[in-house]
Amino acid sequence: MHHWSKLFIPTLREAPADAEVASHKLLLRAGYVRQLSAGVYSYLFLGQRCLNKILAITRDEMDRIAQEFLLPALHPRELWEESGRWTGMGQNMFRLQDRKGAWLALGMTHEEVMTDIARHELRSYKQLPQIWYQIQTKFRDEPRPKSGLLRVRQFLMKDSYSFDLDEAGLDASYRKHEGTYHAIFRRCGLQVIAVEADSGAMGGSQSQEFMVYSEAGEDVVASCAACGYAANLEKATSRVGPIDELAPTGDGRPELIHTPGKGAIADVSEFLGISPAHDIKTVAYMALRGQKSSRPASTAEQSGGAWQPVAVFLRGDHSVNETKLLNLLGARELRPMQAEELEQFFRAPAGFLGPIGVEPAKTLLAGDALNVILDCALEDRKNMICGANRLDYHYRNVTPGRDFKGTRTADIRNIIAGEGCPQCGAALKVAKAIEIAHIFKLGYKYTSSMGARVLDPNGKEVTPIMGSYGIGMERILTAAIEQNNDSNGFWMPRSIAPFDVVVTPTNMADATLAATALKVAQQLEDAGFDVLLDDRGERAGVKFKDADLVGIPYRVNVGKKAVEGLLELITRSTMASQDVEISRVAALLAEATQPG
RNA sequence: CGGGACGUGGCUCAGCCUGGUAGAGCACUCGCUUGGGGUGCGAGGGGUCGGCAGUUCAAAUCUGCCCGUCCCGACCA
Repeated sequence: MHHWSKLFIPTLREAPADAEVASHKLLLRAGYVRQLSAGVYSYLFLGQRCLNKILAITRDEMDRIAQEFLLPALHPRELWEESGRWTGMGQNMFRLQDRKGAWLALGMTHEEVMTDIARHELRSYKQLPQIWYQIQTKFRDEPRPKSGLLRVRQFLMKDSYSFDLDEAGLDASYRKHEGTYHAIFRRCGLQVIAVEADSGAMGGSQSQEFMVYSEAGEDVVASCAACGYAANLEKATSRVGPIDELAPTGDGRPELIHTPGKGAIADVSEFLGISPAHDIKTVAYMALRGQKSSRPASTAEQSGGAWQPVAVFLRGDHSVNETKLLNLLGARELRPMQAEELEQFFRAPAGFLGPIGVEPAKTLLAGDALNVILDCALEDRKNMICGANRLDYHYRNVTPGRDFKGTRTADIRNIIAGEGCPQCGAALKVAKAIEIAHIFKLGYKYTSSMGARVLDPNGKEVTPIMGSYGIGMERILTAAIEQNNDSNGFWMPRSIAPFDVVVTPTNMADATLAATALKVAQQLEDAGFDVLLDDRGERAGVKFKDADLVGIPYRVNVGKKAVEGLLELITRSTMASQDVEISRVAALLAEATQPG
């Protein structure tokens, strides 16, 4: 049993002005955390207690499929050079030098270290499969830490790594993690959806993210209620409905029309009385060749002429999905074309760009020619409007395929809510979400580049195949608060709450009440609950406000009615209150906290 | 990194425009009071006004540079 009067629980009446999202404000107000600097937080008593419960659940589930390790946070540069990520991770990696001048990195993920162990120790297929995990601090020099604990520069990750002999083995390890992750999040009381994801800087083939819907989230998820399809917007595809095409004019061939000052899609559509879906949007980029990563281009590369011109044409009401585009191009980075570049490749100003007359490159990023990418939603369309590459002019009667061609046609647009599910055609929903975990089928990227080899049953040397799997521990906490809060505070699921119940005597000056409260708290503790006794000499109102704030799911008031042997049991999520006999409170609480 | 905002006791903020040496509420300490939704009264402690430089007789206030934090964009658990 913990006595509030002896604890350090610095609750705040007002949230610091820096805090914007609910979980950030409430974590500060409830005394869970304090900020040290941008994206770096200290966990105080309640925060650490809560995190410990999350860690315990995670360990309990992970131990069923994997073995716990603890790897260093300090990594030698050479290790990261072997995988190519010393430069590949760029600015996001914290680097430092030791007294001899040797470079070290603070670990932002542990594929390299795990693979180093694997290559030194694994010799035979008989040792496979292996799944190794750890719960450890990761360091990432984020360009923009934000939203309290949602995006930070130092955080706890449960990361695991699987080594298998073949793809079937990797499938099994991947599926084990999928199941275990669902179990962890269920036990943490989170509503989680698994979605198809882009692999990003990790590399590899298949990957899934585990998302919690929240307006505070930084990701966008497309999902289908009918068939269960769900994907990150970066990856989501859709079926677009048919469009009523415009009637051709004249001989049906492209025809110049004067559109003075009408550069923006909205202006053109209004001017011509058409829908933006009849217009062709032009988006012009310069793309930097190379593997996609979090690395911003260095000045040398920017001036070194490695940038290639890319023109994207898509429906006027669609937007470019830059992740899809980068993956298609095999490029690392995109930036918008500048006015001089537009002039060079289109001989026209922004607002009046179009596909007619441009000479597309034969193959992607092969030479200096313009790479023309057509979005697949332009296929089978006709009589569209597009910029004429001439100030104040557009074309009408434009039919893709007939009037212009691209280097490549591909899906490079963001889907829009309401479009058809790619699997079943039902209307897709689009909503923001917090990514709390990500699992990857890495393939051979690290085992191959770092030289891990085992002998297979035929005595032949083979490269083991790898998967990696991460959970952001603080994000479980943050997501739980985002899912369960009101203006007075928040309530954690019992499994991860710092305490199950707070016992609140309304007046400590009343010796009978104080004694009763102590007795009740002891009773609850004996029944197996994590009990916080609010024995502070504060007024009842103060204690109630604090109790509502700090995330404890149940409260037992010991007040006036205690002389009649009655207590109040308050459920924080609903604020429902019921009178309970002292002797029955433990049993009732046990009933209330039954899972399911 | 690009764009925007802010930086004044622990917290929320006023004062800055129009320079004259710092103020409120909450919190904290003490006393009394009160005792079921942040009690009331009184007395107190606590601030090199983010830093440096400049202008000026005089700078929280004006100017420049720097640092820090937050928000919007490009990245990730």
